[in-house]
Amino acid sequence: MKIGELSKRTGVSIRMLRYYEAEGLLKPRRAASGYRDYDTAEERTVERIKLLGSGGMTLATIRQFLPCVRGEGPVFEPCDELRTVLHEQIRLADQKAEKLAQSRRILRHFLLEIEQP
Amino acid sequence: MKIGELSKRTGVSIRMLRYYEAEGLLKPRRAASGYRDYDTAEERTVERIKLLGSGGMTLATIRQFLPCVRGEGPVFEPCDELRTVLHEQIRLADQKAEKLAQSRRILRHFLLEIEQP
DNA sequence: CTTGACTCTGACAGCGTTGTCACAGTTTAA
DNA sequence: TTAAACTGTGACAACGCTGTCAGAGTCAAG
Repeated sequence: MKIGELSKRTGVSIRMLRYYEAEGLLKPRRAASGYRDYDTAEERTVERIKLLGSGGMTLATIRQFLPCVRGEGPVFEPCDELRTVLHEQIRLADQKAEKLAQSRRILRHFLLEIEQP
Repeated sequence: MKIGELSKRTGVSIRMLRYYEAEGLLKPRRAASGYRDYDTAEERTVERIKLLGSGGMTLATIRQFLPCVRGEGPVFEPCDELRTVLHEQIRLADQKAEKLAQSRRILRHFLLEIEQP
């Protein structure tokens, strides 16, 4: 699958697909022409990156647990470290969610304030 | 209160306090020396900006409902518009929370994957 | 073969936020 | 008075992401 098709399938711009690669998150095969050739595993990877990214995660961070993102199954070497990173990221996500909720509360507070004269 | 004290009280850097002002979110009085002079109302404003910002809101966005942030009570002119903006922002916050939860779910999924060989 | 659509690389710019630096003026305490 | 700590302004840089543009090569259909 060429980059244009992957872009349409995932909704991720061609620009960003190339950027993912530059950041080391994708390594598509290359055709003789030099064109990138993605397989379906890579499509799934892109979907995961998209979701993690929309949660406010940096590509550099995502790269930390790339084996998971790639779905390469159980990891040997960095498994412990990986677990630590994952726990930390979950903690950060919770923290972020709390901030968001707090922010939302303020907005609702404002709303009540101006809706009750 | 001078900028250094406000910074210590709120935990917002001096740099950012000046930035808030440059973006039109604060208008502290000036002493004869040119030094900024903040009152307690402005301190509360900073706290609110901090919370809204930590929820991922842009200063330009926050400026839209500045009367609320400043706590200037009921607003006349832009009240309807303000309500619309607030509703929209709450909707966006919910949307962001949903993405965050989705992202978190993926992280937990990874965690389970590598914890069960 | 020709044409239009696609892809390649590399560079530049912008967003909003944040730190830092330099240089000048002000306040405060010794 | 002098020195240290603070404040002022303005500029520069960097972060991570994203679009766009230019110039060259490739593919697919007429």
